[in-house]
Amino acid sequence: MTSRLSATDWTDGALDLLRIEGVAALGINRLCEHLGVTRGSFYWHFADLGALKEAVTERWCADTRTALESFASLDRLPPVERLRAMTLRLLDEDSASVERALRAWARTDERVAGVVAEADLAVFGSVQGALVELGRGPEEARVLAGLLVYAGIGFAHGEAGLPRPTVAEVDRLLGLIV
Amino acid sequence: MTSRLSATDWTDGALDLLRIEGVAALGINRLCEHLGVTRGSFYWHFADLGALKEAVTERWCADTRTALESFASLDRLPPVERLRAMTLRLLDEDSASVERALRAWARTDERVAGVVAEADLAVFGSVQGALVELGRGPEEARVLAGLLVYAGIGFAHGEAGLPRPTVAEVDRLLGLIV
DNA sequence: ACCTGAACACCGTTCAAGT
DNA sequence: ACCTGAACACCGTTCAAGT
Repeated sequence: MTSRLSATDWTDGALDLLRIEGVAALGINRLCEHLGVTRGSFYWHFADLGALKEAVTERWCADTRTALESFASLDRLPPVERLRAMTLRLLDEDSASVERALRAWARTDERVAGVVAEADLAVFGSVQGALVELGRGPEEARVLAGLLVYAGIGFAHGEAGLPRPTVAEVDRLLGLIV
Repeated sequence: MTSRLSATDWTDGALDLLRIEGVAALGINRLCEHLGVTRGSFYWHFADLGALKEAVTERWCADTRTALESFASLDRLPPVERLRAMTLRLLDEDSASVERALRAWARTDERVAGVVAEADLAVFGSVQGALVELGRGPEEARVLAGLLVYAGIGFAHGEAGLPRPTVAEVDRLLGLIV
């Protein structure tokens, strides 16, 4: 029942809208309505719409990094299982719709693009590391990791008319690759 | 020197703007300025902005199909070379910037999304066919083709912070896959 | 410190009127 | 058949004023 809002309330609200109504719905008007506040209030917390998007993206980037670390720190998790966990993460529709939105923003906002690029690089590093542990040479590992991560990005982007892979197919694919 | 414009002139102009100034620049104002005409004129040719985008996307889709057919109809081209040609097509920056724009539109316009999905499916079919010719079982071919095409989409989307593969790396990758 | 409310610029869209 | 020009709605942004 706090009538005053913090920056976190705004990013929370933005994530709500993103999940419920998609990218197109995230405007200042719609968001203010969602938070029960007038438009001008937004500009006390953020310089502009881009700053809000950047803040949302940074939260997603932090989440990504946390997930990567949790996969890596479970040392008993063999590298194949780590790859599997990362891949299956993509299949979760809830987080995928957020990710799609961020990648769409990245196209028109450099700040967002920078944050997304950061997260992609982190994922790439993890995948490459896992492949090296599996006995691939560093060159091979780099090329294959690129293929896998680009595929993940392409899949996350989701506007493809292609069949979405099932869990079984992901396993089959990893079998072919490693 | 025709002072009157046809629908093709508008899609041509849109493609110009897309290549020169990127997605963000393609608005009705900017486009009318580019064509030396006033805003209202646009609406004689198209129902709305989405219709223009759809028309542009349809041209790109036709180009894609033509390219696929030319690869396939060169019967002496062995399947590996066909895969190579399709892959290298992605590295061409000029067409990539257009493709990026279309995929961004697809996110917010269902008509565009439909056309893009069509093109993706056509590419998928070609890749799968090439892999089968190379001796892969139909299941394997499907999964691998999915991986390759999704990777192509991810790459085309281009906002990734990952290193862009070189021609040599594409060859190395195809060597690993086939 | 946080919010309101009015104002402005910009852009997509409509439409009556012109040639 | 194709275009102009004025009008309108909508949205991002600013800012002085409120609590």
